Amino acid sequence: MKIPLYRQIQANLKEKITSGMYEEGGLLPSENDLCGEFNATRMTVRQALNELVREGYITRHHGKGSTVSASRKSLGLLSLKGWTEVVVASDRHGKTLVLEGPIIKKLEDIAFKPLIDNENHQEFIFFKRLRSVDDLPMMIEQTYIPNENLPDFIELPLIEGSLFRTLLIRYQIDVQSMTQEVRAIAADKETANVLKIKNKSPILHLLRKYKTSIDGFFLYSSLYCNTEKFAISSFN
Amino acid sequence: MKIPLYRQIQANLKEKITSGMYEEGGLLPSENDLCGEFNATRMTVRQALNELVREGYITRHHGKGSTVSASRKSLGLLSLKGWTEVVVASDRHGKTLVLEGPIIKKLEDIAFKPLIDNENHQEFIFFKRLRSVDDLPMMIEQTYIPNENLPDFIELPLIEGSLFRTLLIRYQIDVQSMTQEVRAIAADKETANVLKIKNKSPILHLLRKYKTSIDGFFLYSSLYCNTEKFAISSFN
DNA sequence: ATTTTTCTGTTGTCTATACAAGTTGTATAA
DNA sequence: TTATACAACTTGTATAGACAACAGAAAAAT
Repeated sequence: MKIPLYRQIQANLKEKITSGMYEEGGLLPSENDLCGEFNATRMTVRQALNELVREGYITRHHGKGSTVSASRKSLGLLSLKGWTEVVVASDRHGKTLVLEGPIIKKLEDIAFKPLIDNENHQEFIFFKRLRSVDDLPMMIEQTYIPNENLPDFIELPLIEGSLFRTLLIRYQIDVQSMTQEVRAIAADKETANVLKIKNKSPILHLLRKYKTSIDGFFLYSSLYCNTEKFAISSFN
Repeated sequence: MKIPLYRQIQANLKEKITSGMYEEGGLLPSENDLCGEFNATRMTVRQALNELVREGYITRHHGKGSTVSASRKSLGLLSLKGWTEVVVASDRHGKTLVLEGPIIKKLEDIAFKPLIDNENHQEFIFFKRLRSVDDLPMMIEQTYIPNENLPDFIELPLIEGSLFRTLLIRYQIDVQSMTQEVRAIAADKETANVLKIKNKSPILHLLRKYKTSIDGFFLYSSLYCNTEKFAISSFN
């Protein structure tokens, strides 16, 4: 199972960005420097950098260099970055409270069915988490991860509380892209209660399927977002 | 003002796709064929094709070729394609009713302000349109186009009712990317009335900024979507 | 001191080539 | 008939190099 060189470079740089080695707004090494570091040609390095642009980690500047993407006022949750990275990168104070899990269970949310093609997963690792910004409950996220080749996942804590970073560092699984469906719904009683909003308030419902560097290994998430104070932004 | 070769190829292929010359699900000419057609190398052709993938027009298949993207059940409105293309490509019956415009007016919607950087546009061409699927009102779109270098825009009708196709064919303006903010809101009386839903129903509100092939020329849209029956999907 | 020019380093575009790897159809062998 | 092998074609990955376009700093001219 050979991983292409540009994917390795991509994952390597992503790790350096999310770990803070390259700080927000700062310049990455030039393409030529990266060529030397990874023993690759410029086209290969550029392919890695272009992927990072697509994922929203960097922006490029003709004649200057590539900078680590600055935080956006509205949380960029339609893009690929995980919650932890977005909030840590912004000047806001984010918190995550685990409401349930991690436990092993079957996928019971029927809404996911159309997203799952012919994959025949049996068991999933399940999380239910509440994310807050500035102590305001912002969204509820329910995550399903196929319980395959993830030894000790439940036993060990997440690295820095970040699921994506844990998958990347501990299991070399790089989350690379995503598809999702977006709906506006009225919050039910329980959801409204957790998000501390009025019953039947309009909230966003996102159904997500994450593609990873492991063929056939996907993550699934169902998110309920309060967008009264923060919008969800995306770019394409 | 020189347009890069790969952008020309990109726009050319996009035109052939949206015009129906290459039909949905069908194969595009192979990369080598396109090299011959456009007098370019494979890397240049591939750059054009990769852009079309990013915009959602084609998908690529290792060992087979590139196919024109099939329609999705949920309307892919978070992606770049214009309404007309999405609905025409799907098996559903889409209609567009112009509620207001095109007229020339100033940009009065305050919500756009954060999206507009230092551009100093004076006048905008304004549209207000209602889009329906299967005779069900789906969304209201208000579009603002800077009134610069668009001779006869208001006088002439849209080509096949499509704004994007009109810009591409008549003015050689290619819409290439987009940023947007997404919120869930409660429909106000007027909006609910037009969309034929109950007052205060939860709907999606999208604020969009489209980037084009003309430097500094952007389009702005504000959309209100009823997502009861159709979800909005996106991929990344 | 200020403006202009030049230089250097950066990313953007493009050519030319090579081999790997996936898909499909065809010919061959069992 | 059914496998198997092969060939032809496709996209994926990668190398090596060239010049253009842009940004910023340094040097030169005013």
